[in-house]
Amino acid sequence: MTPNNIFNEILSFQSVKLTMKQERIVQAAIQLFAEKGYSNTSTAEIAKVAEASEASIFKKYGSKEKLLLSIIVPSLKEFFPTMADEVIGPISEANSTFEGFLAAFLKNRSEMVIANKEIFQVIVKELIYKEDLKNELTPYIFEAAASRLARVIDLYKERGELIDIPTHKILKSLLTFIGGFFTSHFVLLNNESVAEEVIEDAVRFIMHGIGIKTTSMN
Amino acid sequence: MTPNNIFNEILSFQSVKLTMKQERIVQAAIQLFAEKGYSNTSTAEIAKVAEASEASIFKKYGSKEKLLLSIIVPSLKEFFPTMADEVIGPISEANSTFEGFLAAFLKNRSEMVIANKEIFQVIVKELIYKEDLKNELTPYIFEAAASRLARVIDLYKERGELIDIPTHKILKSLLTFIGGFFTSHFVLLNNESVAEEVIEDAVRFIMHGIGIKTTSMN
Amino acid sequence: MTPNNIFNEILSFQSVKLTMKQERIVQAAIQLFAEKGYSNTSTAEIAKVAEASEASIFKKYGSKEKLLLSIIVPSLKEFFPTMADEVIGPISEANSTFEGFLAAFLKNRSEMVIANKEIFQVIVKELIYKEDLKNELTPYIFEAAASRLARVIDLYKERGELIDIPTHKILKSLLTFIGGFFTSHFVLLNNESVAEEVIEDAVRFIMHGIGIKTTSMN
Amino acid sequence: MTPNNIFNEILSFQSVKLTMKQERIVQAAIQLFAEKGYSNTSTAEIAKVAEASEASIFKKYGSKEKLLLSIIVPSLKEFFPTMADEVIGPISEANSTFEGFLAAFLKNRSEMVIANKEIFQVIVKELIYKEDLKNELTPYIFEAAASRLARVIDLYKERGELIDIPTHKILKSLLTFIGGFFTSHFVLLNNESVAEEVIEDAVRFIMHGIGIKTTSMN
DNA sequence: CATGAATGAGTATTCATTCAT
DNA sequence: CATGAATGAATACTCATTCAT
Repeated sequence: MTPNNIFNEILSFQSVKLTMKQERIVQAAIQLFAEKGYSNTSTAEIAKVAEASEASIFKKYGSKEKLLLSIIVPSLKEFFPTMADEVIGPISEANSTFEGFLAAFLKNRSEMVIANKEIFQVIVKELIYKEDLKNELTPYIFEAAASRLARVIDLYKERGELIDIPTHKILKSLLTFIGGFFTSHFVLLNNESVAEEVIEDAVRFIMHGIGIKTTSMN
Repeated sequence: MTPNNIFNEILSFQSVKLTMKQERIVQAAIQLFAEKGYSNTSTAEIAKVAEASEASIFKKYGSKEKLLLSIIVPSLKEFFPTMADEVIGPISEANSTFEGFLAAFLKNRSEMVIANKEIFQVIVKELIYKEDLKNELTPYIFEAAASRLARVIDLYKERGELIDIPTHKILKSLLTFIGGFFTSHFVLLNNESVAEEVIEDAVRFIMHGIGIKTTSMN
Repeated sequence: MTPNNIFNEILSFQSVKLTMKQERIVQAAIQLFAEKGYSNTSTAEIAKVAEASEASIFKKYGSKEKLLLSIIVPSLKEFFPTMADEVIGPISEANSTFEGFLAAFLKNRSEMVIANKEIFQVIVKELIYKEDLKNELTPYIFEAAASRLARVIDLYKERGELIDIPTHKILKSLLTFIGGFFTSHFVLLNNESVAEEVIEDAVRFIMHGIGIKTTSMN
Repeated sequence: MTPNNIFNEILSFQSVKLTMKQERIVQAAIQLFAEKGYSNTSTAEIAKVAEASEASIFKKYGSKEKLLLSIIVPSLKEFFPTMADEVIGPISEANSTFEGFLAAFLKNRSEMVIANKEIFQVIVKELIYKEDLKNELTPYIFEAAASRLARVIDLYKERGELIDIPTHKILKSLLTFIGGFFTSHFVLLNNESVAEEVIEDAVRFIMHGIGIKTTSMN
């Protein structure tokens, strides 16, 4: 079973309409995986919370692991592409500055994550462990998110809004900070929302850091 | 059982000299917990890798959880204080700029983490799950690290090297980025080292961000 | 968890129809507990004798202890009440003497115990240890058995068949002897039956003791 | 290893003077066995209560079972013989009636048991399970206690104080009641003492039962 | 004499999974 | 589609016992 087979098999789950019981199973699994982690959640517990039988889980998903993947994979598939369409689209509205873009981007993605916080937590918590899954998804994520962001960065670099260092360096710092931002807010602190001010602070940090600007600096 | 009881009980483990077998058990546990996570590692597996009996694990540590804590807790107790002494000490060397401080700090802490990478990974991976432990350690960590950093920030703010916004905001951005930095390098990417250049990039990002400086900016 | 909770939870086991495997598990448990005692019987052994899996035991009964209680509690709940209905009922047949009652009582109860000898042995052997269970059951037993017997004693005292000392003293001596009788016959000696003559001897002892009657005695 | 070998081996323990630690081990074992039963007491627990090492237990006693026997066997060896010497001796004082004898006997044995209540409880609780031990001890007990009692019964029968039925029947009823008496008082109820009145009641029951005497009775 | 260290063989219990209905 | 019944394999943990010091 090559990665893509699993991938496609998993994706087939969402194409079919779920029955009520199946829906409850997925919801229970998301909740429990987010709260206690995949390994610390038993199928018996999922069945109990879902008020379904354990057999129903295996009937539909085949294994506990595929149930996990059926939660993670479609979400990622949704998460990153919509990023491209909903967020990186508006860039073309030329009047927008990079600061404006960043603020809109952080706000939009934060709302997205908050709306699906438990799934986000499941993804973060499990990706740490599942070396396989990580390797499988990395190129996909990169294509869907990082490379598009790189293009945006290039665009604004041309406009003279961003410093003239290699794009991959800018991207790396950006992703490091954004990763820390989302993880600390929505996994560690489990926040329900982010204040406007918090986003402003983040944008200012990303744009100007914490040092005093001196005209003489390169 | 108050936090401090557990804390002290755990710390008592390291005060006594470990036998060879006990040492092997701890090493095996660190390795396996780092690799596969606590929940996915069985005591049978630890015993096998350590070439000891499971009974020996429980004789010494009482439970799998206490074995985990006996790895995590003393390391944290060591990690943050030495940070104060070894890193924040040199600050007083007045000629040092904040940039210099940052670079030295990141370099020193990176070396420290690399030297104990597996333990670092165990800590990061498990802290996500253990709400209790997180709550227990947070104030401790804060006192040992965050509050001292805040003082350093204040110092350099007075010297006019840092922007004049509330210290806690500076601290928050700083910790968000540093957290992302360590996690991505040593947990996600499992790096064995950090190039000088990478640290320089990180310092520049922290100090000046990615935007073009304009004299007119606040 | 109040006594009645456990009580009722346990009783719920028998209300549901048992599957064949479950029936075999209970039978195996009764046999082994009676023979070697609860503590000296492992769930592995029960499973083996029952030709079922250990998992099946826990699926149905949750714990070894609840399996024990599911054997003990319903039996007691059955044992004492039927005593009232089947044995103490016939008392009303006015022509019956107390000696007749005693003989019938001992015979009936002996048959009952013989028919459930293993369960009786389990109960006696475990009640010695389980302080909790003992305290829980004592009032129940008292109400179902002792207090009814007391009423019978009162009745025959009124009829002039029994000596005129406080009923509780009569009852105590009676229960001491009857307890010794059942325990020695069915637990210590593990008898399969009691001869008619043995019951006659017991009745005579209870009624007249071993001393020579003298008219002058009080 | 025939019964007598074990027997003698066990008895050899008491001939040698015990060290302080060994004494503590025996005391801890008696206490724990009496409280929770042999099977539910671990050697680790005994060692802890005795403030000794587990190894010390095995050094002296070889096995947990032999530790148990070293408690039970010497006590029995002491219990029954002293019964002969201290209690059945006074019989020869001719003026004593059987009632007097019984009262003195019950009082003396009760005091004896109370003074060694925990050991008595251990013996009763374990004899139920240990078929082997039971069979080993039965003839011994019979010789030391039952047969002597039979002689006393014969004596008083000749004096016309006891009813003229086969001695073994008298003995059986007597032992059934006395067994019930000691077990209920000192194992089930865990009494610390027996009131004078309680013994009087028991004696009266044994001698005259609970029926009204009629001159016409045989 | 006493013990700390070590362990093989259990112990109760849990788990993900299968299958007949 | 849904589930109750059943389980082999594992799981964390305990036990009585041995041995070198």
